[in-house]
Amino acid sequence: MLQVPFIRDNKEVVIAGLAKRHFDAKALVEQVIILDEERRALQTKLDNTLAESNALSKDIGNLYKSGKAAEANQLKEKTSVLKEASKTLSEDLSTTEEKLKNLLYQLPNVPHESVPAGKSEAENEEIFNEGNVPKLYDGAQPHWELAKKYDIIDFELGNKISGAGFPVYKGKGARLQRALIAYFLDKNTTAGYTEYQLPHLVNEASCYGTGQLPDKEGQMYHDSRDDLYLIPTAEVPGTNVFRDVLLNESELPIGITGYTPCFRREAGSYGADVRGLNRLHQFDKVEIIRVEHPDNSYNAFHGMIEHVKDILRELKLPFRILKLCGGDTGFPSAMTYDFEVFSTAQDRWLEISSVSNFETYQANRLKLRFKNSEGKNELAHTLNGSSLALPRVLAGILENYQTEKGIEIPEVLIPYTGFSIID
RNA sequence: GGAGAAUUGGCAGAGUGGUCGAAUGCGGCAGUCUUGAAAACUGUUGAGGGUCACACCUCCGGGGGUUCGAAUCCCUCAUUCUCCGCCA
Repeated sequence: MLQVPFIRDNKEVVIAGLAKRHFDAKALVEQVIILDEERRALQTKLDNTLAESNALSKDIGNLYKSGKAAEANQLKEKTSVLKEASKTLSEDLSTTEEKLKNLLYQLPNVPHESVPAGKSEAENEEIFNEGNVPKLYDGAQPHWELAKKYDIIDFELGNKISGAGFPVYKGKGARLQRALIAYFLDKNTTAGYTEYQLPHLVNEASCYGTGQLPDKEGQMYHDSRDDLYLIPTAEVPGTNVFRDVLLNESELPIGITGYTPCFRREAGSYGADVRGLNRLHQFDKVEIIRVEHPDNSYNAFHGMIEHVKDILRELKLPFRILKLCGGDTGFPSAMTYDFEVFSTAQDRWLEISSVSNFETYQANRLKLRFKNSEGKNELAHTLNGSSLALPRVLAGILENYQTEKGIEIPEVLIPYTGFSIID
């Protein structure tokens, strides 16, 4: 979340920045400032009361020691008044703090100054486009038809076992999934990311840490019995590795990568969007996460973009990069680039990666800090990106690599699959 | 699942009612020495709130209680470890 001192000192910047999201922050910001003033006033009152009471306690102790019990007892009566006062004050203080926190939770991150204003995805800027869209043979099919034809993904079976959005990968389909995961992880570790295997269920504190709560409450599967959430992305357990952590500056930057399944309720989705692999309740993803010095985070951000580009080039998939406008940028993110693969047989772009810089927004919630060169504790910047999300990459491969003989396997993947065609 | 022990600063670890935000060691930072580094020595070093800066306040796993006063006593929850049982 945003830092109150920052809001206080940059009120207009915050309001103008959030306006790029079509988020009217004026009232909220003013309330935050008022509540913060109230909070500090209460804090001061409480502190003074406690200081008085502490001083009295010290006196009482000394009086007892020197045998002046009568005087001590007199002072004791005074303390009970102070005690009452401090009790009400601290109750008031915590309700004020609670109110303030709830307001802060409602404020999304301020977009980076270069992020264009805009309301929806229609206003995203295409900033890069590469790769050739293949000319397919007559009778080329969308991936859900191909999946059936070659018996590699069984959507019906998933329906039976779980429900819509839980496909079953079979035979060469399953093997291709495993190959993609291994290939992505290898690419990431070669680029310097440390591989992690992370929990797939996380507690509430972790969801608040990365900003899924309270923003996306209804989007996650929740086990109410143990109060655990199924992760919607490895970002959650991966970034929470660094919750309540104080780093040395020399430890930065840090990069980790991990493969996890991701679980999303996707309430409210419908239509062509959900066809086949386009939108699922359970899918696989390999994620990269970075913790960076604030001075270097945008550098690192562009490094992540290049890294993902490199993978898509190796896979020889036609792709483009969108710089998201304010309205489409995720709640806790300051800047996000989306990667989309062109799915030829569907004749549409499919989002396969999203790279974001959260600046201090997550770190502030996480209490992720480093000791800077002046010896002061400073919030770090966090970033993450998919590298990559599996189902739509798979859809892209199936659709772009289909031939009359079968589906060819991109060359870089053959060492991982052990076969070069699905037929 | 049963029994016992534990949870203290970046880490390790002492501290059983006021003199404790907390010994000591390691680590970090600064300096001396050195051509440089290491070693050694000296100094410094918890976090958050608050203030122009001080003062001051809070924090010894979380929450509650006893007391004029709690790291220290009581209750409760969580977690970790050891032993036993069960088991992939």
